[in-house]
Amino acid sequence: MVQKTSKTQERRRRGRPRAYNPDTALARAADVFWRNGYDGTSLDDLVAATGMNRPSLYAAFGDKRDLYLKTLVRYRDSARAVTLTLLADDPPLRVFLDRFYRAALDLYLAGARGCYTIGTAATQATVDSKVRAFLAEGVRNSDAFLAEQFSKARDRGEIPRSADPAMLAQLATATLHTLAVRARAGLPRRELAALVATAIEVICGPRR
Amino acid sequence: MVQKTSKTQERRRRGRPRAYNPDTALARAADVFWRNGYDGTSLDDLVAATGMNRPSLYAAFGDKRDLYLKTLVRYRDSARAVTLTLLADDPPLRVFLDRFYRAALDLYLAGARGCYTIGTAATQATVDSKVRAFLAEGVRNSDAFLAEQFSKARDRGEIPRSADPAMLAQLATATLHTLAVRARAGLPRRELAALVATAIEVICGPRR
DNA sequence: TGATTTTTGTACTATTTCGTATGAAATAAC
DNA sequence: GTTATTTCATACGAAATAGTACAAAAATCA
Repeated sequence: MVQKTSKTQERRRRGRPRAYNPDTALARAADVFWRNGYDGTSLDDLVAATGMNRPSLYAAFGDKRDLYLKTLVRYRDSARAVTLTLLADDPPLRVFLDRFYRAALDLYLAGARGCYTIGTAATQATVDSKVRAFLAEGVRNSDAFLAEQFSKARDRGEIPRSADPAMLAQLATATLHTLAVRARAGLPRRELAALVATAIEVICGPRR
Repeated sequence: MVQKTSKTQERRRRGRPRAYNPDTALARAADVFWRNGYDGTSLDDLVAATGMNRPSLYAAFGDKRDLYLKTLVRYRDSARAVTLTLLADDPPLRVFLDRFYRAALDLYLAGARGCYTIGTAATQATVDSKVRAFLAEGVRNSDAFLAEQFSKARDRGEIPRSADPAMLAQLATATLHTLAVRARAGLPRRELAALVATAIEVICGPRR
């Protein structure tokens, strides 16, 4: 039974059409938070960045905090999606890590903003338990995902059988964190790229 | 020629005496920034925390930004002083690193606030060039200081002759950065301590 | 064409925030 | 004791900020 009304082709809504695209608006809002931080961003800033008017912002995303939490989720999902594409051809561990950090640097160095989560959520984490939970989940998720990759690499003999995937993964996440901080400090890409190369060497052990 | 009026024994000022101690006031101000972030901290918060009244705050430290910059310097100097004491008995590299990270965890886990610089200055870095410069200097300083320790250890044969002190130092700083983030995410000390142990193992290489 | 629904745009209020003006209080110098 | 100096304490004003009320606008439905 083929139903013709697809889910992607949303049935046209009834009233006046929206003048904004919710996802791009969310992206623009994230841009502002990314640069100014949560408390450093005013609703006027968000209005200006999204092109939406104030009541529309509230109707679409709730208050400032709701909106911020939604940008965090969007960022996480986006980063996750990009990362998965890097695994499409099932590359060796070192190749994957090289791609992974290169992608991170591309993101972090655009405007020297570093990582969105580290740059903004880390500050809010002390005063907002939801943000803290999100940050914790993000770190744990990075650890777990990378641990999987190390585990697979160990099975393939790309790293020593004695290696502990979970612990190496934490160091790989640590590398991501220091890149986030250093990018925000304005350090040049050349330095960060060198750091990545060393980190891969040290974490994965001597090439075999 | 012995001058009796020592510099520590400040000559009594002329007018009404201060009701506050500048250094403890600075420490209290840092506490508030540490928890709420720069933009999340109001002057009323600072007044409440320091016990000073508003005009005294301005007279003593300048405006909010000046005050914040002064807390950053105080934090850096304090951290530096503590670190130097850890070197007093000229310990082996691994012993020093163990002490170093333990001290960091003690600081970061008090209230799960993480590192003051990473937690607050990283956010401000994008909008305040002085803060960004401070952050960059802090990272570079950590790298350089640790590189010295790795270099000394190499001379002593504690790590392989082939090791690159400068690069290993960056990984040691990376470990500090991830601790800062993870502490702020509320992760338990046990996990962070395990991470430290692994990091020391991996960075310093197998014990010889 | 007219009713209904949804979004837009402007304007508004209550609150918070920063920085300062002003006079009282406490000390040293004379 | 009087004067000069420095800090304290209250209070104030201008600007910014978050969130909302309300009517006009633009679409669908009947």
